[in-house]
Amino acid sequence: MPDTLQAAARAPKDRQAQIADTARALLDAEGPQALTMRRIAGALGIKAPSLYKHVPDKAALEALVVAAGFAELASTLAAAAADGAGHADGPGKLAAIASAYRAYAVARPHLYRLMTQQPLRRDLLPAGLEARAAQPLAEAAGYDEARARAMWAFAHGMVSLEIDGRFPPQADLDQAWRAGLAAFAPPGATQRKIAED
Amino acid sequence: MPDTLQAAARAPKDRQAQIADTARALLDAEGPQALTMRRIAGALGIKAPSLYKHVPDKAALEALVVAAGFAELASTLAAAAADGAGHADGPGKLAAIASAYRAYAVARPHLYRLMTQQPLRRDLLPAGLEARAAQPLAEAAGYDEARARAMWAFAHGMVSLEIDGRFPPQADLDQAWRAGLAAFAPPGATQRKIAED
DNA sequence: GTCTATACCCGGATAGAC
DNA sequence: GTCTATCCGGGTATAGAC
Repeated sequence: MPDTLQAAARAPKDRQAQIADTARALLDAEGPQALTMRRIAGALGIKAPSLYKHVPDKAALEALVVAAGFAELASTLAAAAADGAGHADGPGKLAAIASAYRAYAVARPHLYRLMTQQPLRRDLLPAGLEARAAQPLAEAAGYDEARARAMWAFAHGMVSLEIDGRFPPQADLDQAWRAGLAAFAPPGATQRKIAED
Repeated sequence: MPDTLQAAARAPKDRQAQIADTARALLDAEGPQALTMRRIAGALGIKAPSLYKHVPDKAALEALVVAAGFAELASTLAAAAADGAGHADGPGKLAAIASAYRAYAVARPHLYRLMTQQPLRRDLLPAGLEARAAQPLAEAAGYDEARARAMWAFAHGMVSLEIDGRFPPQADLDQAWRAGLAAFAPPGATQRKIAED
């Protein structure tokens, strides 16, 4: 996506956000090997040393990308939760969140890995952002922390194995998701629905 | 563990296995940054170019390490399954496998990542090894592939988030494991046990 | 806020002598 | 099967001019 890249490099935002957007576009398009100071600077039409006038070091630059990713994910999940609530209060909402989570990760595997496969630099993240991203799932888990963490692990595991190409080629991933979601669905939620009919 | 390293470098096996063992010890001790041809050769008391007389390239060397890891994991899980069967056929076996899986990964996080966070080079893996490692879980899932994949995803997600330091510091991981295992336990397995008493 | 020049580190891999 | 010498690539980051 050179269009995305050029758009990010041209946008008239403050320079830090512009740098983060460019880095993100580069990461999406070419993966982590492309996330170097030279490449990012090049995409912005400047030289690598100039970046250090706007960002202290590479870790800070990556933190900007990660933070933007979590903000985006939080919005996506919140929208999915609101949408899923309309259908069938119980399992519909959880399924909607799961589906949005998977879609987010699969569409940007490199960013997803950057966001999840290393210790979170919470000191470089806007306050409350992590909680905002976790909120929809926390609510779907009835604010049971252990349950929420188990559900998150399931989703993260499914997504990680998918984007890392670990499932056999012919594996039916939709079916695996359904099996997991059924296991985690509030006991009786589906059955009650059926019994009522 | 310099002892492990020296032992690996001295063992009188064929040279390929010796190289793989040394690489593995280096990986366990210092992480992936240490897994370079120069470092591995150095630990063996030779120079980097000499390695190419025994291994075609670095990818092949890594494949040897990964293969050894899966053989080890397969044995560990099989033993845990046999052990867990003794207690309470249903949930006891699954819990035993999960516990062994977690212990394996947490004890060697760098190796676990090397084994799971990249596409599996099945062409460089001994035939049947992947299936052997998956067998205990497949059986515990009643040979329901979707269910087995969901359970694997849960376990992989829990382990990945733990070794990547993503859970909040005060999170109770044992409780999260119990919540997940309870969700995946064959419906009625625990209840039946309780009802029988 | 950008540049050039550069320091300093690292990596995988090959050629050819012994 | 080991060595030395080397190629060729890459990375983060700083100094100092403009």
